[in-house]
Amino acid sequence: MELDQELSLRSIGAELADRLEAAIVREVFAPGEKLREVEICSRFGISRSPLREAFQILEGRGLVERRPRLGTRVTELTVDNLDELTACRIPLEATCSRLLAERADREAVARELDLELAAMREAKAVGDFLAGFEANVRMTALMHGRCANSVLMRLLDQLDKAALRYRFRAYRSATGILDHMIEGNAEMIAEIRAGRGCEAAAVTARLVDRAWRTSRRLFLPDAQAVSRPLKNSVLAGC
Amino acid sequence: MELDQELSLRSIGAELADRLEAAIVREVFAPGEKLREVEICSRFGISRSPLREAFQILEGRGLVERRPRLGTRVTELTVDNLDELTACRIPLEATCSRLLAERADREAVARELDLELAAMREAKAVGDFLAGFEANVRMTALMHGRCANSVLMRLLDQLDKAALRYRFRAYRSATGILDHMIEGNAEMIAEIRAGRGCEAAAVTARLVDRAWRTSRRLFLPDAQAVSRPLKNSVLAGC
DNA sequence: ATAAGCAATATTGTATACAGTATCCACAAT
DNA sequence: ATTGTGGATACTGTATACAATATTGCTTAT
Repeated sequence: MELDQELSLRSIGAELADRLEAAIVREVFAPGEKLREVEICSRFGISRSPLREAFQILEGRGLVERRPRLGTRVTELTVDNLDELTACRIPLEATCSRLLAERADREAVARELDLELAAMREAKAVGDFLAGFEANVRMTALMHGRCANSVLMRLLDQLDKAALRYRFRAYRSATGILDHMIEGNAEMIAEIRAGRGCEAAAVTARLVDRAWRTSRRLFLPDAQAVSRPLKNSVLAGC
Repeated sequence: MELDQELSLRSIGAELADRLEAAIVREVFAPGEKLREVEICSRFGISRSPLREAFQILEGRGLVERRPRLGTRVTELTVDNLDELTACRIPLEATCSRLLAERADREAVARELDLELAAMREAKAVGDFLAGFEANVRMTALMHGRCANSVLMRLLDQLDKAALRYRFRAYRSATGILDHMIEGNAEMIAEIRAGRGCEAAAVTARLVDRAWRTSRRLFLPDAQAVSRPLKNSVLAGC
């Protein structure tokens, strides 16, 4: 065991899951690639028990698929999966925003969100789209952590891990994404600050929907039209 | 190993997770109870490896809590948790109904749902509330399986395992629940059959909301008022 | 008598050994 | 030549052994 610098705060399996997750998102492990246990064990200097625990955690996040006797593979990035993911994220992210807007201390939350929004604007000004992307990721995590609903937080965190892979592919090629994000997030924070729960939910739903359409266009270079109107569930509400 | 009658179709861990889940829902293992590994291993005649896999699956379903070095415990049933669960189930169950209503073969799905609805009516007629409860559970599972969104199906299955524990407590004491369920489900199936996605979503949201209020009243015998308006997210939509 | 500290025990986290099955390649038969 | 079958190999699923830590009870000191 070489990585005994951190002990007992979190299990090795949980730590390993995060490290593997980062590798999968950055496509160090390619989509569809088979993850052989002993190989990864020797690479990370651990045993198979915590690795299998990590695999199970990643399965819950939708990053790998484990089939009995057939081993563990990195899940493929497909348009269908992106669509399914988005159909779930829209109502849940909207619910998260609504809960934030209904908090008594929403002003404090809004101020925290403003900090990350400022980071996004800063990143846009200097043209560092990766920094803007990361600020956006931090803002999302912040929202989930402040929604005061542990079940919702768990679900959204799970979904975001998978959604992140698509966003990672999109962020570099689409220079206009950051502008849309800044604009939409500013609008969202304003509704949260004002305590208008339903409006915050609607704005958030539109935001996720717009990001989805952009990712989808980039993912499908032949500009296939968006057929299914995923947004109906919450966009029309309130 | 005594349970080798089923082999390689599913792992022992997955099978065990379902068995433990049933035990937890039926409160064979009481809420808050500590689940010691060796004790359960000897009881089920298996080893610790698949048991730990089962524990992790159950953790994902929110039925147990695992803390490093402190072991695994059955999660407590609390009003807060029920509220959080419901806040997530309302938008997701509504989305599920909307997807069903948008399916091309919605008529076939509606017919399948009708069968379970008939079983609920039958159970009500003979006064067998447990049978009605189980038909309701089957109908819910059927809806999730037919929504044509694997991500949504996974999320809803997870949430329903936890929600089932509260419903199990409620079903016997509340004789009126079944009537409400039959009425609401009939309305829901009608909207699905008609292909009205938004209306189906709204009806479903109301249905989950009503079941929640009933469970909450039973769970809190001192008739504490429902403060938070959880239903706003989708109920007002369309 | 009560509280604090230490030791013994029990339980979890990790590593490794063993068993069973899927995959792959070679050889043979049509 | 191609396809099917058989065996060898490699990998996963499971069991158990070992290590580390939390808990509990007892002893001692204030």
